[in-house]
Amino acid sequence: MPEFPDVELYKQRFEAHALHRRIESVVLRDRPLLSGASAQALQKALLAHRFVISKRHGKYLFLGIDTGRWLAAHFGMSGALEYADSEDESVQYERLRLVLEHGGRLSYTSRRRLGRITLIDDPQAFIEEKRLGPDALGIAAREFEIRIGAKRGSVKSALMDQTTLAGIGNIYSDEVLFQSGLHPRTPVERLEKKSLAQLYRTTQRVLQAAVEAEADPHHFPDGFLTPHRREGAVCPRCGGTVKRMQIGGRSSYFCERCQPPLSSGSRRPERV
DNA sequence: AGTACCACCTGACGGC
DNA sequence: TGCCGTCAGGTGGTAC
Repeated sequence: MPEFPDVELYKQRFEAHALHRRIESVVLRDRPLLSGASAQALQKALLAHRFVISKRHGKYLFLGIDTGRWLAAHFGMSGALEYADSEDESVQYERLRLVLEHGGRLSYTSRRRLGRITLIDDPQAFIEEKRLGPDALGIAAREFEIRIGAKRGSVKSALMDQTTLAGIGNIYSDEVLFQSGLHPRTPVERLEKKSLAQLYRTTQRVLQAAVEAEADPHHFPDGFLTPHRREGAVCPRCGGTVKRMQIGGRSSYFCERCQPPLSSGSRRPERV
């Protein structure tokens, strides 16, 4: 479930448990997971070394090694980074295991195997190479408004475009739009500056809340859509029905009453 | 610069 | 129980 709040959680757990501990073994259980490096190179880069720093940018996690190199991890649609004090228990869908000194293991898991791990020299260069936009939570209001405002097409696609803004995926774009009262198909060019400013504040609030809830929908604040993100579910705001619609090839969930389409004349979305 | 579709992968779930 | 279609929070490539 890795959008930005999930990856932020992996980072926090990594820092709490795995930082500065010597890596005593490297077990790669899924060779294709590794891109641009051999299993031997990975082994050599990590074995007997320590992670000394970590960074997150959008959905990417960068783990800095004491040699100055970095492990860059992307989690695809079904990956996670898990830590446990015990090193002997088996972990479902584990693809890479790092056993740490004093016991404990760090596991990169991936059910659908869509994620990738890479060895890199410089996260900033990697971010530029991938043409990732600024991190969705670090960005300033003005830059958000400029970048989103410059897009065309649906506001949902704009929020999800990683080159515009890094970190927001299908789930959180739906949540932001629900909290904003915007229909996901709303064309960006129909949003006034005021609506863009509001969209910025809502984006920050939603991401912040998700991180505080440890990316667990059960702990999201009341009135959030995510725990009710199923076709036919009851809208947590108005009691209406949650609808599903394909937008940009992705399933979008929204409440027709709380997020009405802009009528052809009006330029300002109105909350019901 | 958009959208639409395919590909990469594996698994969970509902219907019959 | 088994088979089948559909869906799933990702990115990247192609064609239009």
